[in-house]
This record gives sequence, structure tokens and C-alpha cells, in this order.
Amino acid sequence: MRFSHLLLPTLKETPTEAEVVSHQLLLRAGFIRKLTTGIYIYLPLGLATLRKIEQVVREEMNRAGAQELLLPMVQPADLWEESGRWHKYGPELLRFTDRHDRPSCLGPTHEEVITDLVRREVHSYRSLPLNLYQIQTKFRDEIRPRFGLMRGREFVMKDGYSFDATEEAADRTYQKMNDAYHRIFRRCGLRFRAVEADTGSIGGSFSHEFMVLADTGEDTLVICTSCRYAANMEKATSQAPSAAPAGELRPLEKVETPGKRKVAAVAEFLGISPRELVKTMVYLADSKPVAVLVRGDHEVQPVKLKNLLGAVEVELATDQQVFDLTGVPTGYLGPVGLKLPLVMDREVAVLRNVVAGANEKNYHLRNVNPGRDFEAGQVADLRMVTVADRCPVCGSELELTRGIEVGHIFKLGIKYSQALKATFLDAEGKERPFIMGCYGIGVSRTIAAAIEQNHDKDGIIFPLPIAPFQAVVLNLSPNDGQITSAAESIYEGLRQQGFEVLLDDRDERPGSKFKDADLIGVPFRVTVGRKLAEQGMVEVRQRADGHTADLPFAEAVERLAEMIRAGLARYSIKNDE
RNA sequence: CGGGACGUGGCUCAGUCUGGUAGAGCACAGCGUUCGGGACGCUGGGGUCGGAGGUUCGAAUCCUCUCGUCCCGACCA
Repeated sequence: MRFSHLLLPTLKETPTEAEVVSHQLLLRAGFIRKLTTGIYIYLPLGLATLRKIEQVVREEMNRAGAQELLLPMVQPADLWEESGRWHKYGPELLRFTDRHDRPSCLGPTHEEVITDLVRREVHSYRSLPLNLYQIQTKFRDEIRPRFGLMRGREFVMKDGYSFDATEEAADRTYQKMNDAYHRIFRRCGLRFRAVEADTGSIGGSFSHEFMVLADTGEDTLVICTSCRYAANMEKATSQAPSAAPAGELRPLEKVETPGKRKVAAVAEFLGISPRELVKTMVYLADSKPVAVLVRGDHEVQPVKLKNLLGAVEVELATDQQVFDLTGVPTGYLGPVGLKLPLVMDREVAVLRNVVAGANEKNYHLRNVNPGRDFEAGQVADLRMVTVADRCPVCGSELELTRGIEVGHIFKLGIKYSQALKATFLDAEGKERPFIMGCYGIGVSRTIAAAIEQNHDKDGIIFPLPIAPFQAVVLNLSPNDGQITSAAESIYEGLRQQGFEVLLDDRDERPGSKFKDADLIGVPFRVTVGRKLAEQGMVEVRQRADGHTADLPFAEAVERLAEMIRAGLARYSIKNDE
């Protein structure tokens, strides 16, 4: 491709609307333009990278035995009524009526459509397993779209759905997809981790998220420093506490703590550490209040609470709501004598003689003991893991790091097949619901994640497999016949070997060409300029490490071809791996 | 939904408080000089100051409404 004919509008300055680096660079490097909130145009380079990732995804999905199809974006409401999600999904689902007043929606995901298809077309265990996927534009009317391609309303997603006859077969399919996902992100050249995750609103029995590691990620991951344990913060757990220490249970004692509401203030006032204190947090679980007890130095993990209670939504009560419910201002709440359902983190259960609110303004209680002074309805792991915790599997130290979710695989079970009555006949002629799984990859988000992970002050540093071009040839003097013909011949030579090459043939100053080449992140740069006339050499520079070498013009195409092939080989995966 | 900020040429922004009829840099077009890390000079084109209404002799500037964009928050007691 010739730069002079390419729609590649690079920007010197950073548009004010872009906050995060991937968004800034995608705009500056001429990959995307915004049409409206959360909706972006893919310019030629953006599309090139999108297609690269799609191709890796396709190859690995096909290799794992999945089949590609394409489902409609517009879906009828009746299917969503049938699954129950027409009412559950909320305003993220963009609804509208067509000219015949038929309620419809834009597909944010396709469980309903695919399940409907399979229930109509597949009736026997002999047709199973079946694994179907598509790569398609999804629409979710997000409350607050932001960060460019990271959280758009319209985005490109690979979504796959599997149908198996038995739990064991479904587990094998899940494992296959897990392997395929590892191969996909390795082949894209990204540093990532697969972590255990909460199943969230999609439901199902277990799931893993694939997280691209980047400090700017929105999610926190908990990773064991020695074994393979890794989990999303919502799901992460830690080594269970050892049993409560034996010893005297001292009598309750009420102490005045004027104006001390926060854990840190109370602890300091009483001369104790925050871990000798119990916090009482009031949550509303589907509008029903519940008090949650955690140690003073811990924080409630709302998703764990939600799962324990089987609630659809939990939220922290406001100060006013707490007062209305208990007659106690926040800061002085405690479990002793509290007239609310109680649940307790397992760490609280092993505490002895601790401090808690007295349910009276300006007073706390000393020597509170679970079991003696109060009973919790349920005891469970309800808190966020911290770096002070130990790995639940091997007991080693844990590390917290940030990541961007680019893939998510779920074992769904029979949630949708049951709701939509999608069944098959097994070998005994018995009717059974399909055991389903679903598997997503945010293809457009992966571009943003790749940039968050791989950039410097000059621009993007694309991993070779997903770069829009593998090499860029800079013709520094388009008006010089010798230089121009040399640049053209290197460009043509590489193209003939099947490489994707950009030729910068613009009548621009050299500085602009260097800057643009760095900005768009092309891995190999070939500069044809005065060194050619002086020494017969061209310069090759690698974007990632800045490594530079001069090559004789006559050997340039071959040497470069070797370098690109060697570079690509580093990301390929042998079939027996 | 709640809170904050901002809408001035393609981009980044000044001018708004204190009303007097629109500016800079970049980008774009032409000419000349330049040419290995975003050059320089001269000339030129381009803006109903987001929109509507109002106040005023006069509004980018003041008032009201409206649309759009960006950021923050979903309360750790």
C-alpha cells in the first residue's frame, strides 16, 4: 500500500476527548474516528489490525472444531421474552419497533438466537457435539461508554456457543476452548493470564476470563507467585483462617468513642490495630437489608455477597437508609443486638475479644465474641483478597495486578436450553436439554488492550502478528530517481513474497515519515535515503527494541524477509503443543 | 440516574469575568528556500463562536431553554 493513496490521517496533537493511551494513539495514528458516543469508524489501518486478530481467532476456533456462521443483529422480542431476558436485561438492550410495531432489539449477545436455531435443527445426540461461532458487531447501550475501543457501545466480538450431550462432553469442550483461547492470545503476541471468574449475569456454573496484563486495566487480578492459581478480584479467595485461639472470653465492655466513626479513627483512639475491630456494613440485597461483618482491615466483596444471598443486585445502603433501618448513625453499628439479618466473613468467626459498634451514637463495645454475643445466619468468604493473604491452593504469597478482559469462557449448563426447551434425544430415546457453553472474545477491545500493553512515547508498538503492516519502506527522497527506484524495488520485492508492506512515498520531510512510522507501530522499518548513494546501504530498524542495522541494497529484500519470517515464527505454535 | 466541566475554522486552544462586530499555533492551497527525527519565509482560502429564544443601540461575551461532548460517583461506617 502506498501512503500517498492511503486514508491515514495521523495527528500531531492528542484530541482532548481521549483519556487513555490506547484511545489517544488509535486516534493519533489514524486507526479510528468517532462517529458518536461509543461508536467508531475503523479506518483502513484499524480495519487491517482488526482483520489480523479475527483471522487468528478463526484459525484457532476452526482448529478446535468450531464452525463459523453469522447470526442476525436485529432480533425479535419474543425470543427474549421466552428466555426471560427481555425484562431482566435492562436499558443496555437497545429496543425498538419496526414498521409493523413488532418489538425488536439489537443483539448484545446471541444465546437466544443460537439456541432457537439449534432446537429447531438438531434433535439427536448423534449430531453432538456442536460448536458454533460468529464474528460480528454487537450493540450494548452502555451507561457510560469510554476509553475508545475499550468500552464502546458498538464493538466487534467473536461469540461462540457449544452444545453437548453430557456433562463430561461439555467439560471437554470447555477445556478445548480454554486451550484455543490460550493459543489465540499467544499468537497475537500478548502477555495475558487466564483467571477464574464470577459468572455474572450470563449465568452458568464456572468460567474463566482472559486478561491482557496492563497497568491501565480496569480489572484487578490475584495471581499466586508460585503455583498456577489466578483469579479475578470478584472471585479470588485465600487460605482459610486457622481456628480461633483458645483463651479467656472477656466480659463485654462499653466504651465512649466520641465522633470516632471510621475504623482507623476508632482503632487509633482505643490504641488497637484495625484488625482487632469488626466493621458492620449494611447492604440492600434486592432491596432487603442485610448486615455484613468483616474485619476492620478488610473490605466486603459485593459479588461474593450477592452470590451467597442468591440476590440479583446488592448495593451498599446510604447513611440515611441505615439510620432509618436501625436508628443508629453509621460508624457505630455493631452485631450485638442488631435487628437485621447478619452474615459474617469467615475471618470474623475466628476473632476473640474484638471491638465493634455499640449500636449507639458515640459508643463502641470491647471484648465482642462471635457465638457468645451474636450469631450470624451464614459464615462465608465475603471479602476482597489483599496482598497480605496467602494462596488458597499452595499457601504462597499472592500478587495483585491489573488487567484488561479480552476473553471470557463460560460453562452455561442447561440455563438457556431449559428456558427455550432446546432438547435432543439421547441413545436411550430420552429427551434431554443440551449442555451449553459460551465463549466470547472482544476483538475490537483486543486492539485497545494490545496498545495499552505495547506502546512508548512515540506511539504504538504492535506485536508482529497483529500489526496492520509488517514493514514500512521509507522513501526519503521521492524526487531522487535512484533512491525512489530502490525503495520501489524493495517494496515490490517484499510484496511478491507475500508480506504486507506500506511504502511511504509522500513528498514529506524525513522527520514526518519517521514520526508517522513510529506512531502507527509497524514492526520493521526500512529507510532508503542518502546512505544508498553514499554506501549502497539501506537501514532496517525494529520498532520494538530500536535495533538498527545497515544492509546492502542488493540483499535487503532477502534479509528482511528472513527477519520477518523469524519474527512470525516466534508467535507460531506447533501442533503438538 | 446524580454531580462537575466544556462546546470558538479540520486539530489544540486564547478571547467570555469587565458587551463594541473574531484571533494564535498546527493542518490545508500557491510560490520560494529547505530535506535522515514532525523546517522556514511570503501569500491565500476557511468560522451563522453547538442550536433556539431573550436583554441591549450593539452579544462569542449577560439571561433562559435546548442539544452535544468529556470527566467523576454509585457512598468501606
